[in-house]
Amino acid sequence: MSGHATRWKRSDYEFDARELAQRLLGHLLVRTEPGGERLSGVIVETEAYVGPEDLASHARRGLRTARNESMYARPGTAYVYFTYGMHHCFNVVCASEGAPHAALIRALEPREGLETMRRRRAAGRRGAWAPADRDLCSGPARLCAAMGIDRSLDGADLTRGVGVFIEAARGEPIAPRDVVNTARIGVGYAGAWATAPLRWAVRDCEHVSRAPRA
DNA sequence: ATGACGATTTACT
DNA sequence: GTAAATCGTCATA
Repeated sequence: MSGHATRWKRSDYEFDARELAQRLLGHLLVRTEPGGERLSGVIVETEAYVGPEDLASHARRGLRTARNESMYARPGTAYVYFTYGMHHCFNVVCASEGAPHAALIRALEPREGLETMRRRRAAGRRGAWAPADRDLCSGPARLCAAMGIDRSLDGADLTRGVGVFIEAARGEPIAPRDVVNTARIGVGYAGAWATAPLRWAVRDCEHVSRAPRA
């Protein structure tokens, strides 16, 4: 056990979503459950949702409801939403309180707890279906299923390190040349915002989600 | 009260 | 390649 693992503090989240989404790459998303093991993965793909003017955001036009209330909370808050009647997605709220900025975590390179992740990802499916390791966390809903993240964690304070948090990477940060910047995925309804380059992913990383065809 | 739809994933032809 | 799964949320009336 060499160095001491460092959990992100409040000030680490006080950046607009465009900046934070890039800063998150290479750091660790960690999940701990009472009496459970520690699960984690390196963040390799993110998207930024940059405020009320962003028509792809759940907070577009300043929309503020029980569902997305966490987007308006302090930086360092979790925003977890439920969609398509079956999937959860995890966001890191950032910028400043009252400003609905958030970074969506879209993919992880699994590091700890792979067996549990495999079991959870295969749960409830018929047949002997099993995901390849590269697909354990290669999508926003996949990673939530693998790590056991659901709406009970919506609004969680990431700086308290209870349940879910961000842990600083120990080695070198990811170099900008190793990051690709593209349009966000699945936001075709957002008009001009659908093509804004607000997605970042580690270049040539097999754990990154594969964009849908067509 | 009702209806359309989604920051997705998996199954199937 | 296309379709199904599946339900909370939001806009409209």
